[in-house]
Amino acid sequence: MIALVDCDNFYVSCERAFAPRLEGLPVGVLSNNDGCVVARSRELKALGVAMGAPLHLLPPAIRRQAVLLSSNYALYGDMSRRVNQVLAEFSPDVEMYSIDESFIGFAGFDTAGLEAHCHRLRDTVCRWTGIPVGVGLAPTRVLAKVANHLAKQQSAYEGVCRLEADSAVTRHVLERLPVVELWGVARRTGERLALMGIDTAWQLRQADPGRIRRAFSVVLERLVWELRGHPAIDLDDLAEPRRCILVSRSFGRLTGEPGDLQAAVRQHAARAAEKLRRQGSLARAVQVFLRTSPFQVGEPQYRNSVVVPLAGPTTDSRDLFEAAGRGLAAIFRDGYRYQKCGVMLLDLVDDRARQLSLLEESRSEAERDRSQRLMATVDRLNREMGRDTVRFGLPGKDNAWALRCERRTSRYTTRWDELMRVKIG
DNA sequence: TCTGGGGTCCTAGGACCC
DNA sequence: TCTGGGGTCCTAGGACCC
Repeated sequence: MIALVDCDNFYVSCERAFAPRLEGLPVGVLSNNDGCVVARSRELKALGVAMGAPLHLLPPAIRRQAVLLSSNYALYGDMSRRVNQVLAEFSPDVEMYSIDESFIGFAGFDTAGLEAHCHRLRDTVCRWTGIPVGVGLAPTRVLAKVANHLAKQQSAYEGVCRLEADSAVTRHVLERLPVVELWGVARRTGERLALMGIDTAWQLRQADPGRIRRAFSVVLERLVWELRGHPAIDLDDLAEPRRCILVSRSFGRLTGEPGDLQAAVRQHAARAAEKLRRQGSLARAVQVFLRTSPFQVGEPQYRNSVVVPLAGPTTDSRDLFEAAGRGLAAIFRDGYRYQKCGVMLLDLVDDRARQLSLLEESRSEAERDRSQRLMATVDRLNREMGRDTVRFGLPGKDNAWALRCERRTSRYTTRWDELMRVKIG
């Protein structure tokens, strides 16, 4: 059996864990730039605020009533780690799927006692971290997702719902579940399934897997098997490094200044380089992209991207800056107001296992050594003394590209100074 | 004035080869 | 004038996830 543990309204729950006064109030957490609502408390959902609703389009009455906070990813990341530490007490097989969801394998456990085990798990997470979670228990990941949904929806389950592969309950549930609410089926696929007369999860389960594969893809075929109770989806091995690294941001306000674009691309390249070194990979290409705002109807629109190959696999921020800068110069056009740009590192190879061919090697041994020591020092200083302690000639704050986040709460769990500020204030 | 960010996987189709 | 067939590799873009 597999359990899916999913935190209730995770970002909101993190905020509440440190500010009990938020309990019972309509609370929302905003995306970067305070753009959209990306997490909602039960009370805010009840007010009719949709997931992803733009802040500036919310009715004034709701804006007055609700507590809307900027996102505080340092806090959420740390809380996520704590939740997973508790989960590890209940099974050696914990796969973190996203910041607020983890799958837990229970191979070898006594299946009769699993529900009680999951109730203890849920109580312990809540007691130790303050985060409420729901648990779905089933033979496959897709069914565990469905079970998790039920656990949260129907209070009778008290947060833990178990679904068997073949039972009257499972059939009853799947017959009433629109197919687009399944994990892995969204609008596009839903529309095409509807043309085949498949509207519910149960109808998809009954469909011929071969036919589904031919009409769609192996992805959807696997879903059919999972619905029938045959595991067909493996999660990525967590030890696997990322295959690409992306850093992108919207601008605080639209800008057509080449200097703004250059500074932002540099900043994103610097963050991407840190991520790259943290996971111990080297990049062989850099992609740069930019775009205007699709929401500005009537304004001229432009979007473009370019891939710049690197002379050899590298982790050196200076190489990445240089390539990103060339990429930007190639696609930048005057006369547009840009909304967003980003830098992606591609073609990553493992630092330890790399095989440098003579052709790929563009630096001498000594140069490479110096570069690695320099980058390690930069990363260490930034880690220990705070982000941006050491930068590569970047300008300061207050640019068009600086983020807006006016409503952020303190980083309680990772910044002593901010914790103190709360207590004194 | 203001509409998020970071990923993965898969497929179609082009280029190229024999 | 006729104008194959099959294979591989790569990339762009679609679809989806949280």
